[in-house]
Amino acid sequence: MSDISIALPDGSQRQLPAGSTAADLASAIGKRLAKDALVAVVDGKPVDLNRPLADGQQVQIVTPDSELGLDTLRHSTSHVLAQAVLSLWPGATFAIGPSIADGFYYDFSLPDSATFSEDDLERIEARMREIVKADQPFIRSELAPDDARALMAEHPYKREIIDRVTSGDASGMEAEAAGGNSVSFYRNTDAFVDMCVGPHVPTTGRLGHFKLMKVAGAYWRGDEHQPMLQRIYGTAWATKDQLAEHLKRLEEAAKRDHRKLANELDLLSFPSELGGGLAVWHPRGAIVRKVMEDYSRARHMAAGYQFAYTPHLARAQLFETSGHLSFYADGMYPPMEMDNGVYYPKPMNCPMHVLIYKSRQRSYRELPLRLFELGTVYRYERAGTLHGLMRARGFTQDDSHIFVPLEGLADEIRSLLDFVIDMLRSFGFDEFQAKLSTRPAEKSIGTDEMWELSTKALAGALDAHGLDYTIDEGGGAFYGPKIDVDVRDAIGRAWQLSTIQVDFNHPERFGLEYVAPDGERRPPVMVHRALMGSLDRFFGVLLEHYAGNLPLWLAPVQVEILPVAADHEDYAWSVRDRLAAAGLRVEVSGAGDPLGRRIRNAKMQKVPYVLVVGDTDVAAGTVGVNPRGGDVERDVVLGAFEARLAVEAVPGTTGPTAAAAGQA
RNA sequence: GCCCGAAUAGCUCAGUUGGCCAGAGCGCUGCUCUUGUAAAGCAGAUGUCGUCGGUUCGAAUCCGACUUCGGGCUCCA
Repeated sequence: MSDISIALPDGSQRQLPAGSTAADLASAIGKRLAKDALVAVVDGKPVDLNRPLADGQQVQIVTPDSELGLDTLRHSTSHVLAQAVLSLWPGATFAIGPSIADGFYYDFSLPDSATFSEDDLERIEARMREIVKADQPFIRSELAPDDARALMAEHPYKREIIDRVTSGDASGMEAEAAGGNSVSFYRNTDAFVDMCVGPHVPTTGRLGHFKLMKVAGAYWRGDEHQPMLQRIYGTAWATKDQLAEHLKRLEEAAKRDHRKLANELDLLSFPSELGGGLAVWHPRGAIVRKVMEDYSRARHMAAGYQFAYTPHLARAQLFETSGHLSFYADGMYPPMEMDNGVYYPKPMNCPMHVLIYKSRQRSYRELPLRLFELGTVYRYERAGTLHGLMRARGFTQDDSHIFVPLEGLADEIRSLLDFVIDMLRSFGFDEFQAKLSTRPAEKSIGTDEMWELSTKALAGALDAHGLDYTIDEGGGAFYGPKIDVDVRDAIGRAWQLSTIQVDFNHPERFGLEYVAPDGERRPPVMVHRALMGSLDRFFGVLLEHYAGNLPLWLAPVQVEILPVAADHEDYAWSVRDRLAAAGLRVEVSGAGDPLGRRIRNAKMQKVPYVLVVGDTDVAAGTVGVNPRGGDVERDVVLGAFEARLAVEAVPGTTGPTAAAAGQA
């Protein structure tokens, strides 16, 4: 038998007997690699380890420490889940079970419309452990489509996938389940075979560091008109430690949950008497919001915006003209029938700003006209979608509409993008990811020229800024292209916050125009933009980003002063008055409770600076400084402390107490 | 809207198979205590057991509807 030559990733060649498999290759390279190997990548394609190799192939052995390795491990674990469920629920059928971020899921349909409950997870997981212990092989086979259909006679969802795949219109997730003129299967036992393109780990014994997380309903093919399947989510990792770390990360994230923090820090609440998705802001939350609003207004003023105020209601006619009623009536609160017409709560501010533009004739000399409003809107979000401040029914946008001649668009967008990023930086975000969404394929309004020009203006601004961005081809709104900006928070999660949207629709629908230098009347382009987006949601993101340890300028209480004993209260108050006069938010906590208790309370409230004042301080005009996340300093001269705070409390900055706030 | 689950004191949560006046810790109120960096002591008050209806001799507990919340799906101008 002649040898074959295999190229390895490091560029070296290795000779193996003909008929050798990827597993053989791994063994030839090393014992350790053979033990860790899960799958192989042959000439760029992931395959099973027992696949025979051919002369001249480029082969990489994949272990669990790579993304592909981990993915395979998760995907294989989903097959184990399927086997467990199908054996525990005779008559159950299964749909798809891909790997996802951190884990996997599998969708099932149980006989007699039965559903899973949380309690079932334990039984299923126990059965999965048995399957892992049995060390079943994953054996690949390929069948002609008709044979495949026969094999999956009892499983309508699988047959539907076969039909779609073999008819050639497969896409995304379904393409992974099979391919081409044959359909591949993986058999674990005589009783369990799943249709799957693979590859898989060699045996179930390679799995084991997994945990079933939750049950959920999920529509077949993600379509709400299709039947609802029963989904089970799990997480899976290469090692026990990785699994433990992941579970710990989830716990840490739960500690940062803005709903929990908002309650603990007495910032706001969602009283059920008020109705779903509607918040009341308590004094501590309201002061933070006021600081955010004041800062936003100051920045807008400096950037050449003009303020506007508009009402919460408008006649149906306005939303008919704007197009909101025909496109988004489902998401609007229902109409109020009055004797002089029908009124709706506003879902957006734009039509109102358009009316301001339209209130008189406009000249090119006053463009760009930038109208800004902290505008409160109401949208009837479906009941199951509400999620604290992140998804509410009433919220306030830092909303602006800019009216600009088409030829001025590029400059305007460029400076606007700078403004957006700078504003986000001020709140402590420094990692951004942008997305440029272009003209939708189906229906859209505006001429080719307008689309091209404005898309170019957006792309040009992104390039000029050097901002990293992806292109979402056809992802724009029907009325124009847009840029969305995501930020990454302290624990690596992405949040979409800002949006810049070009709009040809409103100017057209409302017949907007301006008088150009040549005396012609032309339509302006309208730009919608929000920086924080929803102020409420932004507040929630900030809380989670800082784990409640807001930077000094935003903290509801910036300094809390604790007199050691009753004798020191007068001094404590004099310190308070001095700091308050300097514009700081300061509270005194009297000596009724022991000092240790008061320190603990202040720390739990995440106050940036706790000051302890006693005999020596009264005598010397000093304070004891206990900063959030730092070490205690005694005998700090009050003036020196005040000077430090004057620097740290500047709006739009983060100081040592916020930097220390990274940990939950 | 759909699937799974939850709702008991201001907060966090116990409450056995339906059975006396429904509990704990924290918080709150009062009194006592009062000197240096993460929980002082004693006493006390507090509940239409989410709402409405049903089953039952009897319901926090079982059933139904509704409201709100959590986890998903769908949706997000």
